[in-house]
Amino acid sequence: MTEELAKTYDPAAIEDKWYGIWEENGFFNADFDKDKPAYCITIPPPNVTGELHMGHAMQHAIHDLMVRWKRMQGYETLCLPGTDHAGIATQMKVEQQLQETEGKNRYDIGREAMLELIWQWKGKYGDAIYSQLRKLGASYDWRRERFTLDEGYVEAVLQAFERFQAQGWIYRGTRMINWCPQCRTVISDLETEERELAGHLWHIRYPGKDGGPDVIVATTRPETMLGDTAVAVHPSDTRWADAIGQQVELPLMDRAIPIVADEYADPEMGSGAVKVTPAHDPNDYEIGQRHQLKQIQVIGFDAIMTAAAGRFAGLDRYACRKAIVEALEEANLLVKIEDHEHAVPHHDKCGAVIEPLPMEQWFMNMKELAQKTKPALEEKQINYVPDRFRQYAIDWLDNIRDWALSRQIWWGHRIPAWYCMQCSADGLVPMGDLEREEALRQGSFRVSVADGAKPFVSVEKPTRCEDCGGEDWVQDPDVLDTWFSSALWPFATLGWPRESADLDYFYPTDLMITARDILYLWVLRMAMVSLECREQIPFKTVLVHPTILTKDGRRMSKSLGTGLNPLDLVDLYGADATRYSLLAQAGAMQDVRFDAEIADNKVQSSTSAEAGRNFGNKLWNATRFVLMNVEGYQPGVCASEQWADRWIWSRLQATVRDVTEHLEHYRFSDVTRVVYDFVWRDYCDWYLELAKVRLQGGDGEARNIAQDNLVRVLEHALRLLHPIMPFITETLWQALPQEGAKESVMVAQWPIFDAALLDADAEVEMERLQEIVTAVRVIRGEMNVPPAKKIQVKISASSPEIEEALQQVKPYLMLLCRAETLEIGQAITQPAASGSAVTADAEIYVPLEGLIDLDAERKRLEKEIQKFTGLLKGLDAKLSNEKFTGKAPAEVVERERQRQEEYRVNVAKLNASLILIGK
RNA sequence: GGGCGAUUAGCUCAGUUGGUCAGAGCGCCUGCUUUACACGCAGGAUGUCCGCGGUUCAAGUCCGCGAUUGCCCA
Repeated sequence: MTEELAKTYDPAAIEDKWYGIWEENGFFNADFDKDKPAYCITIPPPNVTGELHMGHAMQHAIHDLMVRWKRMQGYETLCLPGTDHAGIATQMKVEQQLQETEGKNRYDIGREAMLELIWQWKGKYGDAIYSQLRKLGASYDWRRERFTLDEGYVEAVLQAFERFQAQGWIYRGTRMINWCPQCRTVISDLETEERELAGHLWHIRYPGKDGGPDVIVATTRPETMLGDTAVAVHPSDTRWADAIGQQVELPLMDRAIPIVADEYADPEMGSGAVKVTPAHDPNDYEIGQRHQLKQIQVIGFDAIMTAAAGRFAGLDRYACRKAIVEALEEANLLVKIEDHEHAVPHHDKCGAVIEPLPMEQWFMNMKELAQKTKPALEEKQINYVPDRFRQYAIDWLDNIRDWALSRQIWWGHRIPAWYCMQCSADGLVPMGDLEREEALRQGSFRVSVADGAKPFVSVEKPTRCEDCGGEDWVQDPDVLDTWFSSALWPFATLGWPRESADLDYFYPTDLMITARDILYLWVLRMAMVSLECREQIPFKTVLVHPTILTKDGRRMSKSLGTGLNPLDLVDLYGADATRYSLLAQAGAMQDVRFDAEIADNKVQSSTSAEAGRNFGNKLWNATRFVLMNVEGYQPGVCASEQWADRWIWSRLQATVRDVTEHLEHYRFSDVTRVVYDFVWRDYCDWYLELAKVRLQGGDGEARNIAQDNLVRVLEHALRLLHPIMPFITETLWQALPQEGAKESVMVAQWPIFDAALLDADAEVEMERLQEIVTAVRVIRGEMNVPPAKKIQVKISASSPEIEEALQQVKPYLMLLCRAETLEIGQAITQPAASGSAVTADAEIYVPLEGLIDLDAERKRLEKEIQKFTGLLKGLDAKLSNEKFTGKAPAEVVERERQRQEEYRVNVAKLNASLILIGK
């Protein structure tokens, strides 16, 4: 024994020690090695918006499990860590902070100062994230850590932009976009979230002009009426046939607008007429295009009514809504108000209500890439776990839309488009009341191709303008959607666009572990972009892990007070237990309710993590027991013909086989269960107890064999457990006496299944023993015999073979039953005052003169009889059914016959016992 | 509106290809200073496998309909 183990497992005392040692030894590092197969994961880079939450913890528990397992299997295993700049989200956080501390917004302090603040934030949270991952034991190659705004990464992003633009996919155009008035930027449709809101439907009368009919329109957003430029009716709607082409008076605005015929109008809805606001509604925008209607933008980029809103200019959009309703009521033009529930798009990041607006932006046409990607999914070059998500992906590709790429924020990759200050002058529009020069210098301007801006896409700043010979250029003020850069992640982190040995060796990566909510947003885009840039899929398998909910099924969120910092769990139960608990819950479910009790945004307790900690304690103490009993023992391979040893090796092999198979299929909850059962049930409950016979009473050789098997089986178990619980397994593995040099369990070999060691005979033998021991324990329990009290046991075997087998294990039976004497024979009769039980092979009697509670024993026997009679009744019916005996496979029928016979005998024996003790 | 999940013990969840599949952990009850472990040991109780139909010799498992609930898309 190298070191005394404490009596109780204390994670805090061991977990900090090993991580540094592993890292110093370079165990996390992966480099090209022509003699080894590669295994690579580039982790989904967490956002630097804040610390990691429970969902991340589960993701990384899985990452590290896979990576440690593959490493032990002999792969050159690279797990590449990194973080994502998360443009809008991070900028929003910093802007919130700025507002709180200084009462300023980003425009108040300007682009440069703002970026400086965000870099500070990034430093703080980037570090926090990495320290969380280390605490969890993540064995990642930190030398290769990447950030999406790293120098090399930026180069990859700009090159990709230039390339896609050259392909003709990226263009600048005007379309209806989703505008977030809070973040003051466009967002893509994937970043909007429909929320059902209780609202109203306002029915408004638009008086007819020149004797034409009045039109009643209904709207959920009355404030948009200020921008109405038409009223539409269905061309086949006979009610309105004559009105088409006439005009109505737009109330409050003194404007005449036409009645147009458009199929969008639904005759079934209300009056059949709809108001048309091309500048503020996607459908109306389409109508406007079809009828060449004017677009009048009445809501500004800050959600304040514009000058075009007449007397309502300057009001907030909701204040305006209220004012409009009041004004209409006053004018007696409000026909009715209905309660109306409807879906309203919100920005998924900040929660603001989206304002749809026609705007000029950078877009990317995804059709060609989608077509290129589809076969990779259909042919399962990319494998999804669970597979159903593959079909999700294919459906989305079929309906793919253009991607709004530009963002009017500052934190991100500035778009590599340049404008000649001379030629494009008219199209570069200063923001607010900034001087033109200053606006261009700061990047506070809007680009308008419509007004004459002419973009020139290039990674490098162009030198001379081909049109005018000018040499002054200004870069596009916008930055790219964060997902554009994230889409390059798996290969940009490995060195792209430069070719490298790493790319050849590690790419495509093996596994992408991700949450459900970014399957379109991110995972598919990675696939599309990789197929274009590398002509390779980016990863072979996409694993979708469960979403973690609170114990009452709500979404986890810090702001709701339901969020959870995984380090709280680590503090309470240790990293190993936290990992164990997360993996045990990572089944095929799409959601997991995490059982933690939360108060004041902190975890108070968690039964599942506690179970992990208890399991660690069990393992710890089993090892402690073994170490206490190997005094003077020299490691070496001692063959053993002993049935108990053959049994535990057989169980171990089955466990090796099952654990490996479950890992191969990403069935993590099964992995933890199988190994838990082996350690706790097989090794601790039975094998350790059996070993005590030889350790305490055996001769020198028997003792040595027992010691050797105890140590070697445990050592295998520690290796199997290592990817789940790295810290405790390393501690215990180092403490075990072993042959030869030992480096670390994390670079030890993964156990290889050896079918030759499976031993059905030994398992049968063990089951018989377990059955008898349990039967005796039940009798002791029911009769209230104190555990310390030694008893006498008599076993009547059903055959000479069974008797012989039982004689072989007699000392073990005696120990486990805590028997003073044990008589084994074939013709043993039941003593009068005794507890009794039957098993498949034997009858068991426990004489309990003076101790026996006849009533209790009678009750127990009757219950047993009832149980077997019930089972027998079912079997009798089944076996007398000719349909069953005729159609079921012979072996099934035979098995049922055997059970029938066994139960019959049991009932007879139990009845005999019952008669003996007197009914 | 369309698509995809889920529903099994008081709670959180396993349950591969239909045939010892009615299970685990926690909780509950009984008894224990069993010289590894009370973060433990030995026993015990607990089920309309959401409902209704169907296929089958046989259904928690396969099919249909419905209910409840969650997610995605529109």
